[in-house]
Amino acid sequence: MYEKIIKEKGLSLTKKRVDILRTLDINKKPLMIDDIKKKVKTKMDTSTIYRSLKVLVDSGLVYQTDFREGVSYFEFHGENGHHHHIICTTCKKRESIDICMDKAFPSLEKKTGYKITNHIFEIFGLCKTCLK
Amino acid sequence: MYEKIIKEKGLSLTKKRVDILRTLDINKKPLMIDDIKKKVKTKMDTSTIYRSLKVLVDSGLVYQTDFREGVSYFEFHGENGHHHHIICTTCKKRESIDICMDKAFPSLEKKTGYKITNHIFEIFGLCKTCLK
DNA sequence: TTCATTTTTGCAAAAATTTGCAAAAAAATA
DNA sequence: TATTTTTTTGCAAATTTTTGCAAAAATGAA
Repeated sequence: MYEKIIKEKGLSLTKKRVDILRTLDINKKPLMIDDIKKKVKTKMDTSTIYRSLKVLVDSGLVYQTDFREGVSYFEFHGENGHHHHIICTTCKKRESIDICMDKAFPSLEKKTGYKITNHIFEIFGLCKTCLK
Repeated sequence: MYEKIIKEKGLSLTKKRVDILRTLDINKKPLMIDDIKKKVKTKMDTSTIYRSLKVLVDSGLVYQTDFREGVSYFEFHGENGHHHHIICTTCKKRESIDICMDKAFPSLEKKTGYKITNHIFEIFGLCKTCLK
C-alpha cells in the first residue's frame, strides 16, 4: 500500500521511506523527528529521517509544518485528510482548520508555469485563554 | 517611524529592534539571519537577532518564511506590501504571488476565538525550467 | 528624575538540522 | 538473473537555531 503510494510519485522505493510513511499514517497527528525515530520499526540514523522526509515532503506526500516550537512537525494526509492549523503563539496550543487555497492552484499553475506539488499554510495568533 | 510601529504593537522599544526592522524595510527582500547580522548598524549577538525577530514575527510586524534552503528568511511588509511566494523545490528559485487568505480571517477569528496576528503561506513546486 | 520591577541582551552551551563522503541498497540494462 | 549505474544510507562533522543565566537596558510608579 505505502509501496504503491511511493512508486506512484516516481520516488525510489526503500524500506526506510515505507517505514516513515507508515509511522506518520498510523499516528494521525503531527510528529517531530524524535517521535518518528522512536516509533519507526527499523533502526535508522537521524540524518536519514531528515533526508527521507525531505523527499516525501517535496513530492507532496508528507505535510511539513513549523509550529514555531523550535522543531519541525510532519504529517501524512491521506484521502480527504488535508488540513492546516491555527496556533497560539503564547501557549503553543493548536487546532486543525478546514480552510485552504487549493482552488486557486490550477489558475496559479497556468499563470506561473509551475507544477505545484505542496504548500504550507499556518495561522498564528492568541487563543481565547491567552488573550486575557 | 519604526519606533512608532513597534510601540503600537505594544512591544518594548529597543534600539536593536528598531535597527532590525529598519534593515528589513530598507532591503525590500527576504533576508536570512546572517544577512541581517551583516547589514545591521549596531553590533549584536546572533541570539539577540533570533530573539528580536521572534517577537517581531509573533506580533505580525515581520513575515518569517521557510524556503526549504536550510535557513529561515525574514521580510518586513509595509503598507500593502503583504505577499507570499511560489518556490521551486529543485532550483530554489522563488517568485512573489498575490493571492492570500486574509478575507477568511475575520470569520475564522469568530469561529475559533483566536485573535489572528500572523500567518504563513508558501507554495512549492517545480518551475518551468526544472520540469523538463 | 530616581528607584524598583520587568524585559532584553550577550555569552556560552545545548539542541536541531544539514552536509560530505564512502559503503549499501535500489533501479536500470543487458 | 547478473552486471552496471544511480540513488540512498550511516557516520562524523559543520551549520543553524534555541536556551539558561547574569548583566544591561527599558518600563512604570513615585
